[in-house]
Amino acid sequence: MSSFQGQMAEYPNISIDRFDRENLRARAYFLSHCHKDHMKGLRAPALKRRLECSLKVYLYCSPVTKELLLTSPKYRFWEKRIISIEIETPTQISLVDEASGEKEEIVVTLLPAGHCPGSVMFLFQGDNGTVLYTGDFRLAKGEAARMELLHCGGRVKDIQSVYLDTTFCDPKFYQIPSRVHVDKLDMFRNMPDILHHLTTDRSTQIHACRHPKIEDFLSYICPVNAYPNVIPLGTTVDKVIEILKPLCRSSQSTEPKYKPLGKLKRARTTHLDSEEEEENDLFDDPLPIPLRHKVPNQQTCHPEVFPMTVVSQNQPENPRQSTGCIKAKSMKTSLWANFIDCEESNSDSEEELQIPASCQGDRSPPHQQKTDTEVPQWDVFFKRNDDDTDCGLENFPSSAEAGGSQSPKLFSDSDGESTHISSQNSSQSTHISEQGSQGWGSQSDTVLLSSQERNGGDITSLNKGSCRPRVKENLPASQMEQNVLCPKDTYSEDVNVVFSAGEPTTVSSGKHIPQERTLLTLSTNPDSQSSSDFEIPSTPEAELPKQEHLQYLYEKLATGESIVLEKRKSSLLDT
DNA sequence: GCGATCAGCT
DNA sequence: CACAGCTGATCGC
Repeated sequence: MSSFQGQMAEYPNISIDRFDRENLRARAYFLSHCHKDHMKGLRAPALKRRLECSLKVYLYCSPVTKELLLTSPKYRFWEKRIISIEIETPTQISLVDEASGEKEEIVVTLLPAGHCPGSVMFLFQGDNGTVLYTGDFRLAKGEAARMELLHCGGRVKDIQSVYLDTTFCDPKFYQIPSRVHVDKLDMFRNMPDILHHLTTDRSTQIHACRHPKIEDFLSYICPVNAYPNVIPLGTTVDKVIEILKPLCRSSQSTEPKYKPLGKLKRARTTHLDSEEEEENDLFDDPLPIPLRHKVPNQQTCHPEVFPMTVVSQNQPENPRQSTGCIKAKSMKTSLWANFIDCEESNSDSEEELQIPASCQGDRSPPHQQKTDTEVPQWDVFFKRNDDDTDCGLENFPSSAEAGGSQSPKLFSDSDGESTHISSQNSSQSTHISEQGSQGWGSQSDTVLLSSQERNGGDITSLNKGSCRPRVKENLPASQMEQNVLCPKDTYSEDVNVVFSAGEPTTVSSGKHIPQERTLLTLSTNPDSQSSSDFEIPSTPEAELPKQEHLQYLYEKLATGESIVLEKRKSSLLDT
């Protein structure tokens, strides 16, 4: 049970995951995920009245959370007052005090939390510094390192405070609780893409379980302050803070602690000239992290909300046109969804378990098929259905958004209108990487283009440009430029980040991946089948799987046989 | 009657 | 052991 009272010291004008008491005065509300203990007061008459009186008060959440919330009739009154924000899309929000007219600007970025469908962490950036509210999160070691928007200039952003889910911060809780089993798919009736991912076939999953050391995350972020949101029974706030303290900056060094992202394995080799190749090989140098801001495709148009998008200076400046038209997407990322990436798992060999695309299909350039032939491809084992012309994006069996992670019943009304998330294939320890967990990945090897953009876009420049955002216009203060987006980015000349207020981009409310978008494989990733984007140090006792062993596993998977492993290998796979 | 809270339970 | 949520009892408005 979260002990978080809803407000953060740095930004007391907003309330997160609490909607009662003091929070009734908030200028904006944020919901990290659709669990009851994070929705306290959300349907209370007091808040309902507040909404009726304060027309500028909105609730911000992920598109999936919005959809889930509105599934319950008891929350329908929120319908016109919820603004869904795309994952990993920095969005400016004006917090207006309706009485005085006073305005405060913040930029919020939703980061996938891997806890349940739609769950996110909130990264707030504004005049009072950068703070991260984690909600309930279940991220694997190394996943924070993959979150581009947690970084800037090749380093972790300078984060003032982390409001942290500390459920498992005590070693004695390393044993993961058993999953709540669920029974209905009804909750996802409006989210066919997610429904599509649900399966009752447990054999599609692979687990590689190990204890989370939810601390890994904090020590990576290394904030100035860390506030525990969850105080486990039998302990106290002080004790948890004591546990967290050594992971915070003050006790480690007076200097800000920065960690490089690690090396990005060469991911883009084709369609790029040598110069661009170099540009994209970002993590071989201590250069800025590519910030491929996702472009919202379903922003609710609202004058107080500005999704920030990235355009290249090489492109004609047309923010509106750019908004929603270009969406970086990682085919490789999507590949992760072929497996349940166990958060608790963290098998250091997990990267080797990434499976080649099952459906690179007709749209993929031929060279993609040639990549790393030493490792068997799914195509070898799975015969394509002639009717199945969809890309694998639509067919991956699981994601956290799809209930691959924790999926308890969300609403249960005594009036019989209950709706439940079902995730019958949910596995206790399963977890999706951040891209997979939200279903629509980032870290692009693949760019999704709208039909509108397909014809004219300079794709390579976009890709390149996306690495180095800077505020172009409409930023309320210079501070925003320096602190909010990329405080220490010295490579900020190439790209503009613009606010694209105005026209809504494409669809609304959770019908993601519009039909008119076309997958365009920008390049290949030669290492994608045997290695990761980032080199994460292996645990000393960990052993890299051999090619023959991988092939054996793939074959077993392809034939639907269960995988029984020797104890020695159980760190790799644990069904 | 409704909501909030708590205990007990799954 | 905790998580997340249900039911039922109790209390206050």
